[in-house]
Amino acid sequence: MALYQDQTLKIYNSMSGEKEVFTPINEGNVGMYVCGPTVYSNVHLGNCRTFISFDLVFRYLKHLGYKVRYVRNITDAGHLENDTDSGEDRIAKKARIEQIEPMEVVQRYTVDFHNILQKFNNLPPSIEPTATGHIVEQIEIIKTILEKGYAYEANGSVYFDVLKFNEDHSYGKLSGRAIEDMIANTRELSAQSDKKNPQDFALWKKAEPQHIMRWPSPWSDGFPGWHLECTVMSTKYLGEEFDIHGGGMDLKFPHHECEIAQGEAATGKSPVNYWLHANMLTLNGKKMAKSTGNFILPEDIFTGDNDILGKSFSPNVARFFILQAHYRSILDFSSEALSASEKGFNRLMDAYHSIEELPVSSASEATISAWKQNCYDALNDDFNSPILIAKLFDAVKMINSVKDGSLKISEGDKEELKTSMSAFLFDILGIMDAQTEASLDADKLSGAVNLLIQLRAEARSNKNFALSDQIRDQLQEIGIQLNDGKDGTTFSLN
RNA sequence: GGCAUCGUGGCCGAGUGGCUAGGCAGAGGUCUGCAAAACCUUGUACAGCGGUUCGAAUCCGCUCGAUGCCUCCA
Repeated sequence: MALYQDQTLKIYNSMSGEKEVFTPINEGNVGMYVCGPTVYSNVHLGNCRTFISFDLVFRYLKHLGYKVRYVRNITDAGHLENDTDSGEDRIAKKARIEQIEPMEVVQRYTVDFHNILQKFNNLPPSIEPTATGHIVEQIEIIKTILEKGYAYEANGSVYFDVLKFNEDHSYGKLSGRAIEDMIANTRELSAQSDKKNPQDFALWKKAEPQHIMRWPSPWSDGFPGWHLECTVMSTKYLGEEFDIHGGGMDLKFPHHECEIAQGEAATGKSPVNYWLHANMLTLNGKKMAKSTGNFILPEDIFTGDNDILGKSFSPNVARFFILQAHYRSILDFSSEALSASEKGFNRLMDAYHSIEELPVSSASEATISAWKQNCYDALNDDFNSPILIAKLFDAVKMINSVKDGSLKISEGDKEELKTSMSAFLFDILGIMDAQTEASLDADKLSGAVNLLIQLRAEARSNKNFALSDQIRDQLQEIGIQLNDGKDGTTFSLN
């Protein structure tokens, strides 16, 4: 796909709080890292929103012609239940409760994660590293941080010394926190803690005897701290300094703050140029979260088996719904909102599929190139998918105007419209064209339905409306909508 | 309590100093045996109170309300 000249992509950088012109470190190449899931349970729709948001980023950067290396990790160790010393590894806890191997937990939910994201038509990342696959690198970086004096060992565990780091760096610059405020607002350390200060975070934790997930290290048999894996895996595959780091808004502090601190402590360089944060998906006005039970699973949306929605919705519709809000805004999930998206989505797709049959004229009154520019302007303005979708509905209006003869379009413009719509819908927004996918069975189906349409037409001409209405209504009940028009009857699937 | 973000019409949701966002719902119309679907047209808005400005929903201040983070969370 051609790289559009005179287009400037602007990205909102959480670090500066401003939209900045995007300039990659290596021209034509982009390195992007996104924090992936901790695979201890099924991903819920809120998790998916983040990954769909960054899928849009990935897709658009590629569309612009960049060679993108997209790294997204799988957290399969090191993620503690909480930050106290009794905190248990999430994977290990799940394994204990279900009496299975930790790797079984990891395997099960990694598969589920891939499965769900594939249904949403997310592109797979270029590299998907796991924390357990990078224990050696994590140990190495801990050594480096210790050597530089920004960490200390205590009872077999290693902690990052936040106060020491803050003497010549700035801890809290991403989230806008001052270390003094943090100190003033944290409770006292419990007596048995090994930390010097409550702000310090674990780089390595010594494993208790009953802990099953453990690796040898110079300090103890134990496991790496959660924040460390992202530092190691991002810099290993993207370099000590890379372009984009994404993740959910809730990871901004402390997780991303700690990543910055670890990177700067180890290399002296700030690892990330553009920090992107996707906002939360809420349900009943509250953040979707596993821990509170306030969530909905994608599978329950697709099957309709849930208490929140009155019916099922396709992955396409759910994805479209998510993209109708900007990734930095909070989005509230509800049955009404999803239904509204579904209707709009169907209208959009119907219009797209009717482009092929549009009559062409020698002259063109349609302003396709200006419209197309508007679409790119939206995407270039911090990946503004809702504006893009609004512009796509402008195209729907154009298509319908051509259809009813009030607007003329040339062969060339029609082609450009079709190509552009296809690029925006399928390549960039990542919608799946369900119509072409189902084409095999569609032939048989349309043959059968057309037979019924014919029988109904005969009944109508005989004024046997009882029969004609019965055919129409019963087809509608099973999801086949008959559309009576001037030139006969067509049908569409609901 | 601290830090951050936000408060837009019946609902969802963009925008951001002067120019229609968009979708859904509602209303009117075209079409139809009646409908449905489709298509066309269309209204109500920027939490409150002050301030800056020729002009503010948009900037500033205050008030009220909500959410996120400050323990794990996309």
